Amino acid sequence: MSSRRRQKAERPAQLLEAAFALFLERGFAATRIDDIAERAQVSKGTVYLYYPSKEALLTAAVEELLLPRLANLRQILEPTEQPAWPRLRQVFEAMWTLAVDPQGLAVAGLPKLMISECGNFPDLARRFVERWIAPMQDEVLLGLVQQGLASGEFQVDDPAYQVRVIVAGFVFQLVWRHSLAEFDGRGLDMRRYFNAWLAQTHAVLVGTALPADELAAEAMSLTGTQP
Amino acid sequence: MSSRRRQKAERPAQLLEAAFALFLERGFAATRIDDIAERAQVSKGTVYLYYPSKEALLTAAVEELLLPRLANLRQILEPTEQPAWPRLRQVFEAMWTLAVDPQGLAVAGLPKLMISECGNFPDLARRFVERWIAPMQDEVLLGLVQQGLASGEFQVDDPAYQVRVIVAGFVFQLVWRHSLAEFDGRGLDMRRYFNAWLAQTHAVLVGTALPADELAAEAMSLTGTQP
DNA sequence: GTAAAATAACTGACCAGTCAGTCAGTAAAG
DNA sequence: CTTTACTGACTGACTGGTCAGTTATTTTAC
Repeated sequence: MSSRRRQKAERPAQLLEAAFALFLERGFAATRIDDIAERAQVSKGTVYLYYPSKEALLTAAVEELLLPRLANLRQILEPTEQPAWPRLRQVFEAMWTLAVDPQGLAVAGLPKLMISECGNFPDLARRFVERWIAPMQDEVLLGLVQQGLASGEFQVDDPAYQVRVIVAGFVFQLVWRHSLAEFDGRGLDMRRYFNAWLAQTHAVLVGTALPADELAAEAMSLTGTQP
Repeated sequence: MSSRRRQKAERPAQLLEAAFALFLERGFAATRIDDIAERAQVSKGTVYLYYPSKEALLTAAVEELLLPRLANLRQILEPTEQPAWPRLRQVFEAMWTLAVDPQGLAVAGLPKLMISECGNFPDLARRFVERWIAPMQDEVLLGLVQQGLASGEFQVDDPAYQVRVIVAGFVFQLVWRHSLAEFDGRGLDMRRYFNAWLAQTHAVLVGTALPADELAAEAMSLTGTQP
């Protein structure tokens, strides 16, 4: 395939990636089309050959670039019959992988973007919550927790809201990393955070401390600048 | 005092409240000075009699309107020698009160605002993290947890990061309520959330389930619109 | 007491800069 | 030579910030 054609085929993804990164960093209103063009190494006019408006870039970035990746995760979670905790543990690992995957930067940044922009793009926000957040909590995680309750493996009041708190601990780390983390001189060791989150989940569901051999070992550290 | 003078004395607070509410809802860049003026029931020119620029409104809203309220909380946390869990429990109640206080709407919205705008106002973000988030975690909560560890009341690995996860569960609820909650048809019962959060904290620190009589009773419900 | 003058608070038309979106033109590929 | 992909100067709507002018209140003069 000619280099001209290959470029054309890759343009939409390039543009969406540039747009997403800038929207995430500066917000939609504060991002100029010229900035997006520059980041994608094209001129402003080219942007409009592929997307009819600035808003279309945002919508497309969320719907086309990101949602398919999340669909991946959902698929991982589908099958099997096993004890609930190992199963849940496996779901957590998949979430974790998605969160730290360098390719998955976009997915990891999505909650921050939606939180920032939901006031100005309510339709997009609604789809995000209804199609991803709510099902992830209610169908996937709550489903597994209830399975564990039924088998007597877990013991907990108000599982629906426990799941919300658990998810909050995960999602907030994503949001933090894409917003205020860089201003925190203390740095952030993501693996330690993940282990702490896992320990809390285990403690509240199972009622005992997480066995030490279940802690993940590799350290993955982001160190902030010292003031 | 004449009505003219009284108005003048109240203007700054009116303007900051209007500005904060709109910045929170739409973001800084998408908020027009005219919108702020309209919300505060004055003309555009009047805004500039009190604050020299749009950015000054943001800075003032954060520093003058909000930080003093947070200072209150810190003060509550100061004294006494008691067992660690009741003490911690008391801190949690104070945080909760601040979060649901109708007067405290601004405080509760602050994390959402800072998360959204930190990319464009790094100095403000740094002050927010260094003066509020970090001390709240490291000095207040972590201090109490370590006190509990020393007395043998608590038992936990990596207390520094456990505290981070605990705080995440709290702060995320604030952020959620000021952003995506309205798009979640499932609604949000804040008291149930708070209780679940408390239960998780107790489970991970003490290693046993939270006694039922420690759950707070009053239901405080926010119901989202059904699609 | 009241009218005139002075002052304080506020207004909104205006200006200058910015940026989303357009389109006539360029150049490489075939 | 034609088509395809791209360019970047241009336009017009919008908005942050200004300031000459208006209105309400207070003070002064008598």
